[in-house]
This record gives sequence, C-alpha cells and structure tokens, in this order.
Amino acid sequence: MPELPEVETVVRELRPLIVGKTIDRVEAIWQKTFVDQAGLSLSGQIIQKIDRRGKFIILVLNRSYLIVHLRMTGRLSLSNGQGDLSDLPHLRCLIQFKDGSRLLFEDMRKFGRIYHVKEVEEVLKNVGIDALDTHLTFEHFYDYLKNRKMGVKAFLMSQKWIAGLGNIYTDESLFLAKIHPEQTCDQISPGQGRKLFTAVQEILHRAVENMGSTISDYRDAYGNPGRNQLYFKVYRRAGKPCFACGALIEKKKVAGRGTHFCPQCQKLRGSK
DNA sequence: CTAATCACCTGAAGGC
DNA sequence: TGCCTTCAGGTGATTA
Repeated sequence: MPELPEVETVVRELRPLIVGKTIDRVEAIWQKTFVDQAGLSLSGQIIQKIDRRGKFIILVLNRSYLIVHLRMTGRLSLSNGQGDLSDLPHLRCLIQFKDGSRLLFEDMRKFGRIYHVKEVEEVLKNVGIDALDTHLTFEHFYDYLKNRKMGVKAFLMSQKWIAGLGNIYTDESLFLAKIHPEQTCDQISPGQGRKLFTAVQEILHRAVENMGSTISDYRDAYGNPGRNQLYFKVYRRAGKPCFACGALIEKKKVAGRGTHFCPQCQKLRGSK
C-alpha cells in the first residue's frame, strides 16, 4: 500500500495530534505486529516528535523509539477512546495515552510492524537516504547508479540506496524520465540519470501535494483516501494509450512486480 | 552482486 | 451460485 507520499501524509497529519502525548501502555492484539526489542518500559514516555525515513514512521520518545511500517494495508489513526473496538476487525495494535485517547494500528493483511527499539538503526540499518531528503544531490544519486549492473527498477525499489519509492512511483518516475524499467543502471548516461533524478522528485512532490494515491486500501490518518491516483500516467493503465505518444501501455513482471511502461517512450538502450 | 521464488496474510476480481 | 486462480501501494530469507 503506502509509499513515501502516503507515509508522509500520515506523518504530517499525526504530528499535531500526538506529539506531546504521554503513553500509558501498548496493547498488541495481533502478537506479531508489535516487536519489542528495547528492554525498557513505554509507560510514562512522551512523544517528542514524529519523523519519517523512506516508508518508516519514527516516533521519538524520551528513552526509546517506536518505528512503524505500514507495509501493504496498515493504517494509523487517533481515536478519542470512546469508540467500540469490536467495530474494528483489523485492529492489530493500540497505543493508549494517559489522556484517554489512543493511536490505532489497523492492518488487514497483518504485514505491518511496530518496533520498539533503543536505537533507530536497529531497524533502519539497511535503509538508505530518503528520496526527498534535501541532502540527496544528483551527484550522490548517480554515484549509486553508475557501476551497478542491476536493472533500474530493482535499484529504485530496493530501499538500500534511496528509500521511499515503491511500485507505483517507480513506474511513474521511469515513464516521466523515459527510461525502460529493465535498463541496467550502468547503462544510464549522466543525462538520463539527471532526468530520472528530477522525475523522482517531481513525481513524489506532486503525490505528497495530492495526499498520496488510493487504489483500494490506503487511507490517511483521518480515514480519507488520496487523490494522486487521478494523475497516473502508466500505473494500472495496461492496454490503454500512452498520453505522450498513443502507443499501448504494456504490463510485465519486472523485479518481481507488475510493471507498467510505454514501449514507445521507454526504449531499452544498449549503450550510453 | 544480482535475480528469482517463496513466505507472510486477507480479500477482491475474473474465468469457467 | 460457487470454486479456483491470480493479483495487490512491501520486504526478508533463501536459493541459483
């Protein structure tokens, strides 16, 4: 479900709602959802701030961290504590605050996780720089690309170098940059690389402005869907005409995922 | 190092 | 109506 823009939307919405709240207790309704590796109590700790890196949400507490990953169908929302929890069949974890309100984690498919750790790196050690981090320059980006024999879609999706892109925004970025998803990284020229770098930023910024994309499950912290799906150029448009050239959009499995691209605009290139 | 497959889960959609 | 297969905004482990 959520990629960087959806996670960013949730973080921005939750920030004014939960920063400053004191935790009373955490209840795991589905055991596997909550992974406690901190070895200290959550009770009495105050949420100092809420941040994000890639698709991870980081709650900074006094003496430890809660790190949330929504995976495919996870949702976070704040409840005033009055509602009936039995109305929420997919509730997996609940963070009860001293003021009576609570942060709910619902997740139909049970892939999502909430980690309680003493150090952020315990969870994020293999996660690269955030795709919208202002410290990420083109030179930096191209250094990651240039000697890699991996396909560019797999590279963008991996999270290891650049974090935040998932299946939707990878396909949309590659279309905007006119690069074939199976293009090998080391065959991407500096000029193409520059186009890809700016395409990624443009696609992600626009998606954040549109409060993310909703295909079926994603909802923000208020339960609202995003509207960026209205602007997809290739994602889920297989068999439809390309907006740029009219050729039919293709779909094939690349890097293990359903991948959408225009065979005319995004040609595989053999050399630089 | 890179790619492919499976595993983890539930539910929706399409074919017959 | 119902059964069966496939697919889904993700990622981690394991196997070639």
